[in-house]
Amino acid sequence: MNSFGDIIRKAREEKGLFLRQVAAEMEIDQAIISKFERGDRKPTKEQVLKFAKFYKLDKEELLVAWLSDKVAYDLQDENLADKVLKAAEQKIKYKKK
Amino acid sequence: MNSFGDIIRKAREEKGLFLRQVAAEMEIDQAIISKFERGDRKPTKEQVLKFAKFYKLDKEELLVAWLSDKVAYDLQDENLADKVLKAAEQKIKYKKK
DNA sequence: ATGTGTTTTGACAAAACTGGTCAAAAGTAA
DNA sequence: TTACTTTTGACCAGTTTTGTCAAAACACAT
Repeated sequence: MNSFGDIIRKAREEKGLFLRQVAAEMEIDQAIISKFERGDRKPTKEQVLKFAKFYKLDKEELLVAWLSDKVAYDLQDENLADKVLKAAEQKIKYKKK
Repeated sequence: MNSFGDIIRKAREEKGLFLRQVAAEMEIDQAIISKFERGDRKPTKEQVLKFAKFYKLDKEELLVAWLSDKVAYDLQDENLADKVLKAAEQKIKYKKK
């Protein structure tokens, strides 16, 4: 289960790019990209999509990685995680209709 | 699937209390409690526990309601919700060990 | 309709949190 | 050491969240 950071780091390394280069092309400070890759900071949705486009990654997959990072982070020190996820699932289902 | 607000409103009504009274005893502004009950505002974890104690509700149940409200809210306009929840589950499992 | 009480709403300020910038520190390899 | 990349942390600005308050809306008697 890859996190957003893992995915974009791998993508960058596969293309043999330096942070500096990605930063210049994407117009995002390299410090921030470094933090994204390490999971220190959460990107915005727009940034996620920007990365998907830049690295030509599957948009949906990257969004799922990013959102699930966030959810997992919110629940990280809750031993109620299972129950919460099930309850959330119900609530989302209900909202849809 | 009850939300946090539903639960504490029901608890208050069952005890026949007014917002004013709860607010005074809990030392939380009644406007805020009103908003909690209506789901307009999200309480902090400390407040959730305070409500559990005050109304003598099951702590865990109330936390689950509150956290799942939050998760459902974050994912409300994502049609990837299912995938996200599954991915989050994996990530949490992984973190635990 | 008026009066008495409750609940909801919205404006406001203070505090907390985010997101970005930059430069220095740390790491890597020659 | 030198030359380079990556990571860290301090700082600022802008946004979001939180709490306070009073007025508006609501309910329901009389």
